[in-house]
Amino acid sequence: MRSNPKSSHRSYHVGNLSAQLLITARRMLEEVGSNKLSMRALCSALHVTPAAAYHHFTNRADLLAQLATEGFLELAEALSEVSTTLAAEKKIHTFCLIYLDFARRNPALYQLMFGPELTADTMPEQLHTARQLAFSKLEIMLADLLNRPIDSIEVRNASLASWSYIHGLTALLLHEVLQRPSEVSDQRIIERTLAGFEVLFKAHAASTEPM
Amino acid sequence: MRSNPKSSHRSYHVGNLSAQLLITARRMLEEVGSNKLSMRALCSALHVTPAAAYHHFTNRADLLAQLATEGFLELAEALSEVSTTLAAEKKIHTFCLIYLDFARRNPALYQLMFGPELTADTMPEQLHTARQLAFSKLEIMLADLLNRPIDSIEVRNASLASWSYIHGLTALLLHEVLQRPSEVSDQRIIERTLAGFEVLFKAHAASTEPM
DNA sequence: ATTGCAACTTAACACTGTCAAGATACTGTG
DNA sequence: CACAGTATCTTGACAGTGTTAAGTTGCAAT
Repeated sequence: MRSNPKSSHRSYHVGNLSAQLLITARRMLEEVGSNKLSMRALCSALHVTPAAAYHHFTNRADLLAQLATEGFLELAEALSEVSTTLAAEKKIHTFCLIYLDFARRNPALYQLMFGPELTADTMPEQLHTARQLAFSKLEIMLADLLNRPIDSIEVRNASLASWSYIHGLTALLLHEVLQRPSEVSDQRIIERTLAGFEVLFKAHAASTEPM
Repeated sequence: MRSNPKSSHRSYHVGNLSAQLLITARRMLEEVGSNKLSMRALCSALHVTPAAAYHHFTNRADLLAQLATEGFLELAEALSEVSTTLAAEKKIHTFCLIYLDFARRNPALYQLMFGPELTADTMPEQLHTARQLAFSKLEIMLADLLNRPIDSIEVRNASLASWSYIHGLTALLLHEVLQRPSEVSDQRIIERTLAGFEVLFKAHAASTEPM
């Protein structure tokens, strides 16, 4: 009544604002980085008032947590495709490749998923279980590879070791700490690091068993 | 002349403001996290106007970069103590332990050092070389351990693999993604993950050499 | 002693997240 | 179909942020 109600189509009651916010946030996230993702800019991109978002998300942290949850679910789904196909030998390799590829396609989202913006105390149930789901894909793959029960200590140790490695490599690559000489493909980087481990453990075995 | 010049001791010309800012920022960083470290709160803690900081640091990113540089230098120094002492067998183990211990004592600083707040394009020379220095400690240790030249491909691969692993493990631990059952010491976690790798590569060797 | 310059302050701009209160329009009930 | 209820969005504001231009202050050296 007071001001012209934006004339055209649907001013009030967007309807699926919650979903639209997540979609747009996801896009903006990769454009500006998780640090600088702004509620106001996000709402203004959807031609909506800043306060509108707070009817669908309790606060900014909540929105980010839901984005991260999406991320873990997608990552878990992508990793699911390893266990079915493929020979045992190449399983670790392709698992890492899929993992790294996901991070390459969603760098800001990945950094959000493991970044300090998600405080451990504010972590909702959904996010925790989604993350656990992604981790379980690794455990399943290794249980199959090692031919051991999934809750065995060997699988548990190997899972933690593998996750540490692939997450570390991913983080270092995304953060550009290793200068990629010319154009080394991710596949070759994974090959080389895995070969690096092999060399290390040969040396280790040689030192523990004094010839 | 206009307003009472804060009466007491030294209002203008603090003198070592630059150093004091870094010290206080370092403390506040661990208190509130790198995301929420505020220039204004920092200056106000030193009873100084917000704009005062901008005579010593071009902006917030610059301050954070200098903090991160400090971090890498201290990390490098801590890691230096591995190569001199100790038997070859335990070198990797203690290296990882020292690395992880540094991150435990400076969690927010560590997350800053590898976090998305340090954009690759804004990275000053100092920070880059300090990081490289820390990385070189790992290369030195591995060159010694493998008995190979430091610029050999084996050392390079093993270094990248090791750094990926220890950084990944550290990040996962700091982010509390692995639920520490009761009280497992960092030492045991490192033991277990290293054992996990060993199991993996035994399995890998068994699969590549068809018996 | 005066000048020059570095350190610091004042004041402002353009942002940000968040909330209380009001306006709007869809939805289910009579 | 009308009317009430409620979820949805807006208005307007508060407190806080990084950052800068212009002004003050006081040390240091000529």
